[in-house]
Amino acid sequence: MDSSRAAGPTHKIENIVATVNLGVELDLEQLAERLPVAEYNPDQFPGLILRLTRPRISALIFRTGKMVCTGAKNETDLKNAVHALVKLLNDNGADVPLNPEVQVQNIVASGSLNAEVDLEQAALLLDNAMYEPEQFPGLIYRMTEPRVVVLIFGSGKIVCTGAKSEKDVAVAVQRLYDRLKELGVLYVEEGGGAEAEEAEEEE
Amino acid sequence: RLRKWQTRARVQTSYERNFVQAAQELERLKSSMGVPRPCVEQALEIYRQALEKELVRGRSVEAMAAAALYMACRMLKTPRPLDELIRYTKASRREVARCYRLLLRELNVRVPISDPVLYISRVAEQLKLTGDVVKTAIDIINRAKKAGLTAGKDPAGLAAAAVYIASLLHGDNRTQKDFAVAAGVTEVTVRNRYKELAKALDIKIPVK
DNA sequence: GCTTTAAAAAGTAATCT
DNA sequence: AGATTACTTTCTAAAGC
Repeated sequence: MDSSRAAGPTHKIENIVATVNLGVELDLEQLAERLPVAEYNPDQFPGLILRLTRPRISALIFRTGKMVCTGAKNETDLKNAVHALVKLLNDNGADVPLNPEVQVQNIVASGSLNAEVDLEQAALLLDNAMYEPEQFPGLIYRMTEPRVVVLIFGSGKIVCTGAKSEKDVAVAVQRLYDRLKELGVLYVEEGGGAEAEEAEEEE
Repeated sequence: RLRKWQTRARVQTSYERNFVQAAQELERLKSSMGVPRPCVEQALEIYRQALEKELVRGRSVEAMAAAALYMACRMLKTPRPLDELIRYTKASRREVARCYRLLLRELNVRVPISDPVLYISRVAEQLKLTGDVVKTAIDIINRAKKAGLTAGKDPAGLAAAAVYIASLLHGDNRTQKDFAVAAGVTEVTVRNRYKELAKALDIKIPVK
């Protein structure tokens, strides 16, 4: 019963985009021939597309030896996928180092503020906010520190994107929650009708 | 001294040429889609500011003019849905929307948040509905806002559903499709909003 | 600016049964 | 009337047009 009020925000990492520098030039034509599952249409896109299953991670592989991995939900899956990709490339005529440099470029997370949001009020009170329900149901909020973009929906569900680390996501979500709470635009169902959520007493 | 004159002449010429082009495009949009004259004048003012802040660089005159008109109509409380506007422009929805966001961010303008009430009169006018129906529809929208049912929803869809319910309550009813077409949304959207509003606001529709 | 990849949110839309 | 699929918004890197 004590934990019933002010549940606070929650979030989950949904997608990690990372770049990998394999350090050697690659023969994409040869790779495409040996890997029938690969997609390679240089007229359409200069990268070769490889899709791994379990976990479902996709890779864009370029002539220069640089690679983009998308779809991972955690760093472990990402690292394993990179190792699997390196082995796959080496088994098909390439000669790339076993432990290439991996850089996380973007993290997408979904989450919930566990409170409904008055988007119209939030749009008026927040700076760098755009709310255009004719075009998209979510309010687009550009946070400067950390530098992320959060999509906020009336239900309290959110999407945070642009983060470079999991910590950025956690900080951004908590900061957003605190800011919306102080603006009085968060609402919880009970307590005698739509009433602004009561501030949590900090000791 | 000669180079200075040439530069000045060139700048003025390009600015004026672009502005005249935009004015012609806005005039064309006005006559083809029946936009009120004040909206066109407001759009011209917005376009002039965009030109001064060099926001038109690399963008088509058509897309920026359409975005300026969309913004002007909303500022003067006579909104036109973006999807209706782009049917009269050769610019893509994507580019007009991008120009609009650029104008929103770069110009110090306050564009009122899209209000379903503003779409009610448009729908009512097209369907020649009575003032009582409009009054009831506005009341429905206001109650929906208080109940927190409007967040994220297309104002045109909300207006169509409110007017549909209002006309049902006032007897003379028409099909959901009539309201959908008048508001520029699908019947499915009108139906979804109608069900949601009727249930949440506990509105009893007389069966006849 | 575009092309391609992944992912979520909630709304709207097109198509099929 | 549903159900399904698909598109809207946000982000990010890659190489080339």
